[in-house]
Amino acid sequence: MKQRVSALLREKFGREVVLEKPKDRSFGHFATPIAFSLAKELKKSPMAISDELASSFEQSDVFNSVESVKGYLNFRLSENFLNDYASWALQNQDEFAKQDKKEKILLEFVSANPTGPLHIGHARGAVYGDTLYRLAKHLGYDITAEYYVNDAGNQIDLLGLSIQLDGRENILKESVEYPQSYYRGEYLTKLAEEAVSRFGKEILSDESRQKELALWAKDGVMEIITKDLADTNIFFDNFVNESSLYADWDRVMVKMGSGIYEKDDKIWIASTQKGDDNDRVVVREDGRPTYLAGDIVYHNQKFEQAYDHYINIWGADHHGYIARVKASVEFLGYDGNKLEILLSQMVSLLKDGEPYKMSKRAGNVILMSDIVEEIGSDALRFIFASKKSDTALEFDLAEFKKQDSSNPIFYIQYAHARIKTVISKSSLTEDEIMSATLKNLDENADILMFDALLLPEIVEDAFASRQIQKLPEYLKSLAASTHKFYYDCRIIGTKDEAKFLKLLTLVALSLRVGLSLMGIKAKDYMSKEEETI
RNA sequence: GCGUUAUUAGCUCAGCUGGAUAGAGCAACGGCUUCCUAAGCUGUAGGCCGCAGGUUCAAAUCCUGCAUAGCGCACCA
Repeated sequence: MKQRVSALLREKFGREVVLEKPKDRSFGHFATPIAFSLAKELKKSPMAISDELASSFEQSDVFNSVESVKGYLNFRLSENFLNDYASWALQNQDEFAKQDKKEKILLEFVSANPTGPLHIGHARGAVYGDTLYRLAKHLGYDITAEYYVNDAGNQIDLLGLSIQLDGRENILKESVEYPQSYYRGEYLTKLAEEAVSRFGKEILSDESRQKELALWAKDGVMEIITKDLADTNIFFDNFVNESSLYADWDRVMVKMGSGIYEKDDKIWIASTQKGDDNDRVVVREDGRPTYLAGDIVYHNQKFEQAYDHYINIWGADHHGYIARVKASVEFLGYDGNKLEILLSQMVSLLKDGEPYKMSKRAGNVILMSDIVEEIGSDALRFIFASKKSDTALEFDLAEFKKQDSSNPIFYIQYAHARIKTVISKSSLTEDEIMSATLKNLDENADILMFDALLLPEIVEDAFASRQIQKLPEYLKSLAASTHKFYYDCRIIGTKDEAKFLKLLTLVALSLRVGLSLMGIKAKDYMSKEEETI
């Protein structure tokens, strides 16, 4: 819709035109301040120019009116145009707002170590990534969701050790002395129990079998992680194991060419040449690769698959890591600009105004699964999608447990359910509703229809800018328009019943598609929860 | 010290490709139900958009400096 108007103006003026939605809806559907920018070159006042421009628009099937107000050009779309567009949207149903972008994108996110369940910080990156994924799919991109499993390195050894310690304490009932760093949490006991029944008790006490234990256990941990994700409607196309990559190391090192050198018996990457603060070690004196080595091979593998674009979502505490990975990609001979790294910031949780207590049971972290259990997957997704991902966020769980308008996810679901209910109460058939024409609407209805038709540009904008919060913001305002309309306007039994129901069907469509892009299923009915006394 | 992200209503946050009177929810104080879910609608109050400069016809938005805060600055992942 906006594209259409934008294109018309571009054709008319021979330049890109800034098009905005006026805050005050009485000004029209779209507006442009173009007269201000033309004022200088034409040496005329903005008002004179906009007056002139306004009168230069002839009768068209897109615009109902073009008005000049204080230098702004305000456009009101024609009823025909809006009605046709709405009918088209309704015919498309869930295909509404889809596009046909062709680019091939590899999106890597979560990639949490396979050493324990996901915590709340992971959840934010997970929601961010999955929402981008859904938006991209809808826009027609060929996008692949990938999880990088760090199943090599110290943390795997630590996993083996941690299971042994936990098992010796909780199963063998020994008194155990814990070292400085180890993992803790309920899941370890379960893994230890399984390990005992599979390998026998000895596995808990034999230090030489730590690695064996860990390599077996990480699959169990990955099951926990994929379940945490699936409970939030997040799924991956690929899992890439770090351990599988090292076979390729020699070849990749050669490919790095002059980007790699040896010094003090270690192998380094000359990342300083590409703007990093320091050169980095990739292989230690004893021959063990560093974490970066794995990432170099991993990114080489990514780029050898020839995607058009690569997106990584990392925790913000990794931002210092960006320069060296980009340097690696360039040493490998690829365009570093194709690699885009998005950051997701910390989350602090409150519950009834108090800092959320981390559970000892979970090992002093806040588990994603605990939060999902408390407020549900929909609310969790909504919160994280609502805030810019690269800024810190603090939120109170209590707000998302309420069943009223203060809970945005509830508010939106209720709008959708209200529409479904009123449609089901009507005696009109679907054909009767759909054959109505969306014209001669009053102001409320006109605003509602226009809002509902904005979905495509919101979806496109949210993905292009990587600002997924635009979608929930939009859905909130669409829900608000819906509730207002519902309150102001009696529907069933009026002469406009079919027209209004068609309009509401359109709104429900935008709400449903919008929610689905957030991984949330729209509800057709809200059941009132029993008050607990 | 360097890098990075921020600073908007009492609180949590939108708005930032510069444009018309700075928004939402919560919290405070009001109003609206013989009628489709009041789980809703609605009014009032609350703002030197961190501070100081600059660019511009126009700055919360762009640039510079300062202040404050978070994060990072590993041969840990």
